Amino acid sequence: MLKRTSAEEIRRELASRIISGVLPPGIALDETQLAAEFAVSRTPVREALRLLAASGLIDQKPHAKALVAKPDADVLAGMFEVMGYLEALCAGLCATMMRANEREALDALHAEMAAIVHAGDAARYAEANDAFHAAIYEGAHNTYLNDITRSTRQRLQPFRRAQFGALGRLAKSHAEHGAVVEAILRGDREAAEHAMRQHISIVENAYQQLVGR
Amino acid sequence: MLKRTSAEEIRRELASRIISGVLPPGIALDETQLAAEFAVSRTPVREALRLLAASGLIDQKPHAKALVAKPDADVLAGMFEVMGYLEALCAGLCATMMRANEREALDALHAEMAAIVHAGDAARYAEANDAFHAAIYEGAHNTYLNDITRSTRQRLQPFRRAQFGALGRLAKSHAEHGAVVEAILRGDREAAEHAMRQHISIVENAYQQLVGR
DNA sequence: GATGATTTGTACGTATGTATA
DNA sequence: ATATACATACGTACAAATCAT
Repeated sequence: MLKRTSAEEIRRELASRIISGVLPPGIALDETQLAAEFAVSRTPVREALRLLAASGLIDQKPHAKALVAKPDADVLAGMFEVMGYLEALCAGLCATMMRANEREALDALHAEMAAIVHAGDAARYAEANDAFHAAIYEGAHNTYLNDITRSTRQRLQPFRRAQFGALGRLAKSHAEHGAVVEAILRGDREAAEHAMRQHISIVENAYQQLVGR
Repeated sequence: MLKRTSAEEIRRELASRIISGVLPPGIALDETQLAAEFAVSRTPVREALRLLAASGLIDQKPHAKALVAKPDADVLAGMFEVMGYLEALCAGLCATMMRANEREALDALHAEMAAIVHAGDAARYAEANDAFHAAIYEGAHNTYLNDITRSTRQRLQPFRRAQFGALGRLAKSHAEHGAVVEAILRGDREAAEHAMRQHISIVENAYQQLVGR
């Protein structure tokens, strides 16, 4: 999927800014301004915006500025719920589909994360956490499921910031991961699903508490 | 989400052609040609193609013609599998989330479909079938789940043609729907999930048999 | 393998619709 | 409420890359 077009580069950059929170939900995106910033014409910017709109990261109305997506509270809740199901499905499939080397890698990653928790390094944990979940998406061995789960996670990212900010979240998260890993290694699909579902629910609740709307 | 731009109109039209099979998987889409056909410049056509690419209906590579998506057999199998899970999830949620009037409407629709089966009208059944599944997506009361399930169904549509062609498929499909409806009306989430999962699996198998690759 | 024809990618100008004073 | 300013939607022109020959 390597696209050496400026439209694609711009799409990546804007997506990254939205996901990272540099461009917060609700903010307007000005084509002319972006064109100037990226030193290109408005054409590739427009195409990048169209892609972002299709992937749900921004909202577009005809003849109006594009806005970084800002889903209603209920839509957001629904997205978190779906994300829980999707991740649980991935974890469940891992229990039956993962190859031996994938299981070992997951176990090793989980062990590494224990050290990070002990060091209390929230930033590194967040990074490793992404890798952990990515490994589980991969382990399900279903390309499409991988795609939509990652996409959902991406779209929710702007609303999940600071999830490891609160003290104790790191250790809790790691413990929950432990239950998932153990079930997967045991080949227990139901348990893996359940453990992951619990894990994601808790993350959601952490969000609800944080933003409180 | 009403967009009165020509790009959006073109997107709709092309999506419709792809879903209906007028534009079969693997076929190339020429921007200039499409622009001439729709009597517009290439600009809105290009934007329409970008949207279709983002939604997965076409594949785009830089400097190459866009191709109507033609997933590998294993990717396709994965998509059908995911579709089964998504529909099952919707059905399960319907069992607990549907309002009384929604339950009545679903039951009524199912009854209407019995008559269509009796008449052996495959075309009308296909139409009613879409409405049936749409009602279940709606009944889950989760906007995002509704979106991704419809999107998945859409993307699979080109590979599901003639699913009601074989004699006896109509009656079988209707019977399977019956199990779903009964479980939903009873408020039995697990049973609704299971029944829908079975239903979708069978559709998938019908495909596998048909195309055989 | 080089070259010409064709197609996509980008720039820019004009028109149309939206929003704010 | 009307008008003015401004951003987007579309058309046209050119540049760059691909693929046939």
